[in-house]
Amino acid sequence: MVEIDLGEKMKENLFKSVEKTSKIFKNRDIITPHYTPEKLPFREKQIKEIITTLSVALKGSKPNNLFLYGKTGTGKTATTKLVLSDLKEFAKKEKKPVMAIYMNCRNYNSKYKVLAKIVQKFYPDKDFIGYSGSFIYEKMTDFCEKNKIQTIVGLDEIDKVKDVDELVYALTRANDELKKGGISIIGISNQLTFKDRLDPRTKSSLCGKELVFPPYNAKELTEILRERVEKAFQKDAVMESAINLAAAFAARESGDARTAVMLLLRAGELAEKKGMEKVTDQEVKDAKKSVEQEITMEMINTLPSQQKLVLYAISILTAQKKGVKKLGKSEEKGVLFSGEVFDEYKKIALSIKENPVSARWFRQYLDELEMYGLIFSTPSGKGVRGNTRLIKLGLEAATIKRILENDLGLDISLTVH
DNA sequence: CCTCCACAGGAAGCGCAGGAGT
DNA sequence: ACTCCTGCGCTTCCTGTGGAGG
Repeated sequence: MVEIDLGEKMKENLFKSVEKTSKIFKNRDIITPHYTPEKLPFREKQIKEIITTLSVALKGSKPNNLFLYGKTGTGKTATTKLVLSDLKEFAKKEKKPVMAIYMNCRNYNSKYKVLAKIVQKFYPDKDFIGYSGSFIYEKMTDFCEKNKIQTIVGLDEIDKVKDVDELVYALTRANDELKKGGISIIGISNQLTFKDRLDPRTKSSLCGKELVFPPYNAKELTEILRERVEKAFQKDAVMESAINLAAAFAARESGDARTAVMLLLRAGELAEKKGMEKVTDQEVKDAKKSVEQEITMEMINTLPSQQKLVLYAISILTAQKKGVKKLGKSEEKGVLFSGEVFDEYKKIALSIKENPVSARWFRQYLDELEMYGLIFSTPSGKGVRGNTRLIKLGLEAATIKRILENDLGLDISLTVH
């Protein structure tokens, strides 16, 4: 009895620390990229434009198609979702025959899947999976015609649809055929090249009206962050300068609101872990570092295994200080010839019973590694015999070595040293 | 100046997996 | 369920290039 009592007193529930309210966060969800804010600063122009285009649907006529273009994190998705949900709400209240459907084409990546999704929205309690494409098409047009419905379909990441031309053609044809209803498209893409891949006819019907979402500048990002911080964090939990810094980082990188938000979220988590009551500049800086490291780790981890070995060979040679080269008079550190890297790579590959790739493909790997910014290379120039590349590691050798050894398992570090 | 070195990088082709068409 | 086709990763072969060395 006594023993049990003691034990229970000493034992703390594992979830206790989670349960207690945070000193930093008030509502963590609001500072995640997933969250759709109900106010979108600096997008008034775009919102107004979309509304004027769509509002004719409330009067029973067919709106023009819209095409929204802009880089990631510029508010395309948030704007579309917001406008469509408001349109839905308004139409419901006013009893107007208007439907708004939003879907991400990463999940609905073919003409068939998109049409099936639309029809499924029309008949929520029925299941049309397995029916032929033409049957679905008929169902769709029938529903619009009979109920005199104006349908707006928001197709996010429309570039992911394999047969876009057919999809757009089918939807515009449906729209033309309908006498009493209509189907309009809002296409969303972040690829500049997407438009050029389209059939000219598709292009003219889809991109008739085009809206550009420019990247945010630092001032705008600050404003956006401030608004979110107010709702997501406790009062005065984030220093003003920390917000500015996060905005400045994100603006310099891409003008992407998503990364700005992610940065603050991470900074908040760091502050919380340290038991602090305030998020300062330092946490934002650390957050940036940790995000960057995560990105490089992610990048390295998704490399083909042979390419990992190439990178590993470079990091080993660099760590062994074999990279001190005399180039004419001057001496440079951490520089390797592509030939010696290839030899080392072959050695490593053979030692773990992997077939090394050919020299030609090895060079291709080097090109890719350079594109990712993991290595730098320059033509040899004078001081070096022959025509070769001088290779330098983009990051610290020890970091990359550690990540790779972790990733590839210990078998390498045992056989090679 | 020519030759050789140590590569760079284009072109063609090969085997394979996975998607489209039937 | 079947073949057919296409794209991809890779090899093989080849020509080009820039400096070192004789």
